[in-house]
Amino acid sequence: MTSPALTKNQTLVFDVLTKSESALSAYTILDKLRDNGFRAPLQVYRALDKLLEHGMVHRLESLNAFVACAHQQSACCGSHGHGTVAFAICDSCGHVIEFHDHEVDHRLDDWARGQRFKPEKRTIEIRGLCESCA
Amino acid sequence: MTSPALTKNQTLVFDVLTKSESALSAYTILDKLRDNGFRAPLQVYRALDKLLEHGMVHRLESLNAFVACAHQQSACCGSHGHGTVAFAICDSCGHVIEFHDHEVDHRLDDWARGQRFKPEKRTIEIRGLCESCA
DNA sequence: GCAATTGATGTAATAACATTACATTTCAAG
DNA sequence: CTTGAAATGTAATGTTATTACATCAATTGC
Repeated sequence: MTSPALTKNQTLVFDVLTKSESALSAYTILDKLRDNGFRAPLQVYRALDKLLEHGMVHRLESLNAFVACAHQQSACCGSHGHGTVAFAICDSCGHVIEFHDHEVDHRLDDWARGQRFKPEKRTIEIRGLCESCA
Repeated sequence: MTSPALTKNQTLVFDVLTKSESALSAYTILDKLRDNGFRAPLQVYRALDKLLEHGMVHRLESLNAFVACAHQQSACCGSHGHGTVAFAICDSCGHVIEFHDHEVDHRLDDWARGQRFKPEKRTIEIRGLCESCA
């Protein structure tokens, strides 16, 4: 998967997420970009849609929030080309750890195959306390 | 885990979910219960909170919707006492399949232990197409 | 060059999901 | 009987996401 050139708004949103320690809601991103001319939620959601398509950003379903993909170019599965992403989310400090587990992926795929279910998108999120907060 | 007697509102909400083919949003439940005297979202959310506590209902994070637990009394892990629940959700017909995979659970627990991350709640959802819709 | 198409943007309004705050009722334990 | 805990009723508000429509910018094909 390639990472095409980003538009101005996409770059702004991506930068905000990249600099953030934790996941951000669309409206939090909006507030951070008011000084850059952002005025409406849709400006954020549109940029996020593209970034999600490109695999550069992930949505945390249990938080209704977004994080920049933690993968480096050199990662095991290629640049943003990986399959399932999983997250551990600290409910205390908000820190998010992105990880991948091929065994889990494989297991879920097996289950789906057995059911003749055709997976499109998987969500794996663990809420809890990180090492620092435990 | 025991299933304590439900209050009137809890029973109404649980019955609506049990009779439904697919997951329902809180507001959809509210509409279905207008004739039973429901007038405000909070009446639904309060009932759902208790039902979630009792493990009789699950929340689908990727859908912001709720389903009755598909587990029977006789299921492998005891009545509503199971650990992680996983779901396959058909994006076409809305059908939800609840399942459990101890291998996946174990694998995620292992990962968490390795990170000294203390899990509280896990979310596993597969969106896609069911056998009938594929 | 220039129309036509496509994708990105700006803005307002609204829809959908969820919680806070506060008053009242129910009901069982003491 | 009363009193304390849990459930309920209601209104208001907060948060997340989308629809609709107008405009602008870059590219393509003629």
